[in-house]
Amino acid sequence: MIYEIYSLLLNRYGPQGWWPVGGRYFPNKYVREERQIYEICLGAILTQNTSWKNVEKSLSNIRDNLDVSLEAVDSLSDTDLAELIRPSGYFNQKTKKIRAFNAYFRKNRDKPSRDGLLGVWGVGPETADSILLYGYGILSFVVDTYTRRVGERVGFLRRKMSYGQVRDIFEKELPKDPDVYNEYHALIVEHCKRHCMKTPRCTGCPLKRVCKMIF
DNA sequence: TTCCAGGCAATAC
DNA sequence: GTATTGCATGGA
Repeated sequence: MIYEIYSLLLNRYGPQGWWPVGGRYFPNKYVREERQIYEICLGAILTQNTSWKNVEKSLSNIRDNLDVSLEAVDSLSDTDLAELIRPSGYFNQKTKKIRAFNAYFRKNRDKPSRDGLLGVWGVGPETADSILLYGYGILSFVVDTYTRRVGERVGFLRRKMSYGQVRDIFEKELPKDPDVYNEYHALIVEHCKRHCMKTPRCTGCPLKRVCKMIF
């Protein structure tokens, strides 16, 4: 079921080639320079409960004013950093989160771990998995609200499942291939923007055949 | 005007 | 331990 949904989404939408870097989609396998990794980390933090469009504005502000690097960002004052990331919302909180992440990245940029990332203030499971998968190509399935929404509507997830339970279900069913994890998460996001929004638009949905929802 | 968007930590019960 | 609340902007 999990893999069939992947095929249906891939057939409909095509390869997504995430993560978006430098304002366009950048195939993950080529994203290995530190500057790109760091930008992915910033994006992962900034997009918490926030639309990617707003995150893009913040990243553009940063790119327009400085080098996208740990050193350049850390040299900003809190008020300057907050001002640059204002468009992505929660800017005071996210300023603190970026500071905390920077301290971790400074020491672990070559060897991040899931547990290490989860110990950073402001980094939860989704942000950690996004950094590992999209920044470093480490096998780690990313679960977000979209993943749960699709899974619950189609019928293979239950609302009360923990993050780890959902993640385990996907990781158990899928080939152990970071490119597949990458595409799958990106396809779910695309699907939720086109059809499976909070109020679903089921007309023309590629998952209609397997979905338990009736509209 | 209200609702929503690629969460997370702090607080309340 | 689980449920609720605060954080904030911009576009539909």
